[in-house]
Amino acid sequence: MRPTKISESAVRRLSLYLRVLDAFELAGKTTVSSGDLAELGGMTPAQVRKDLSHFGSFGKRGLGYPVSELRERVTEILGLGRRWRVGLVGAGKLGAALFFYDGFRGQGFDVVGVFDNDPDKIGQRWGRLVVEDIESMDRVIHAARIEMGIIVTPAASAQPIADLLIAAGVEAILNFAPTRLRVRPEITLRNVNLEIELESLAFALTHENGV
Amino acid sequence: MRPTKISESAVRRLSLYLRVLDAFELAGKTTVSSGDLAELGGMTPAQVRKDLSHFGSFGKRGLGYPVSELRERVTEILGLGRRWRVGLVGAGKLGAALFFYDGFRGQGFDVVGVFDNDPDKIGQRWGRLVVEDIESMDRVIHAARIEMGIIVTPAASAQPIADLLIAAGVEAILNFAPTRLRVRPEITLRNVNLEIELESLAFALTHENGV
DNA sequence: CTTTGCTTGTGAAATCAATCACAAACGAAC
DNA sequence: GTTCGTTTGTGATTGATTTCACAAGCAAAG
Repeated sequence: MRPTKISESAVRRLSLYLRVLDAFELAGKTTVSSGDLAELGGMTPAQVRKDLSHFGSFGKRGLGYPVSELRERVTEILGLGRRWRVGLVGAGKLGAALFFYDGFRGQGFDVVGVFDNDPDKIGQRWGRLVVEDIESMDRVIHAARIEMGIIVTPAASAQPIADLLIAAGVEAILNFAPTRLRVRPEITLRNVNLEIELESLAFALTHENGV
Repeated sequence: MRPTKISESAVRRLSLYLRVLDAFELAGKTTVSSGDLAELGGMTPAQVRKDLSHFGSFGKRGLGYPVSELRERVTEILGLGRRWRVGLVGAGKLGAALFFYDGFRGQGFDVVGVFDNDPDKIGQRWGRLVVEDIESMDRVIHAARIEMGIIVTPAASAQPIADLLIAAGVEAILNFAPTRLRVRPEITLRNVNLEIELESLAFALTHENGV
């Protein structure tokens, strides 16, 4: 089955299904129903079925879905059947936190380049990598065949960094800088803005008791 | 004007408008049109107008919106007309990165408590705070009148931590642990899952060239 | 005071996403 | 091999969000 257009939120739910499937597999279950998946994933059974049906028909009526096979299929669908080579720009505290976080490696993402423009940081040894000068970014991105970029710099540098990444051939960027990046539409861009998350909490707390 | 129900995405756009308004104010502009706001915020003029119209009528036809007044109003709407007291649970690398990030203070969020259960971390001095034992969380949350919690712990501890936060009276939680938290519906919960963000990039790269 | 050029505010329309509801399919039991 | 209980896959429906399109309103110019 060939997906016409999958909504961003449906893709994110696929990631959740994967986590839940991991848990079921660990628990030794061999089949799950859409109801089981929905229960642990926090959505409705109908939504689970619709999401999965976009990519094919993986279940057996009356039985449910075979856990390990579905896990493999979802892994494949999400593009996690291979490893991804990631470059991290910004060797500050947040950059370090992401670099040393194990969860990425576990899901198939290898940070194979770290960049900064601060002379104090350049040359630092991070695990088995060395922090590179942003000047060398183009060269290193090609040499290490980096496919995705994570931007963890102050807002002001984010746009030029994004431009450099894209010029070097990177097609997907995860941006933590609190600024809106302008990129060509073919470039995949996701933003994580921590200030906005907190502000959304503030809004909710402020308006919860009847305006 | 009394908002009936504002969508989560509309609230997030309000945060963006605020950033754009800051930029315009800094640039000395006194009025902006919905088109100006849309241009820099990356949405359509109609959406800007509809979003703002949920909360009242702030503009003048033919002229646009008065920058500093609109900025004040949006600040007020988002609940940023006051400071918020935040507790941070998890004194690891990511916790430290968030703690030392200045952007929060700038937007009105003060981290006034840091907690961990690792004896090596407890007692560490962070800025003008000391990392507290999670055992003391209930006491400190009350003493410091903490209103929001940020969870930056491994997945396994996140649910019990959330329960403790809520038991202590916290009504809004920002969760960075890669696990789904179950909380009462009155509790406001936002999740930031970095693995999901990367997986969404992987999906996009995998499917961009016609399946 | 009237005209002109803009821009808001907002119902109506269109698009997009989630839910419903049910026929079809399967295994197990007998 | 028929019945029963269960669960999928999906067209139809409902609901939410975004976009459209235009009347109403304002300032400036003459």
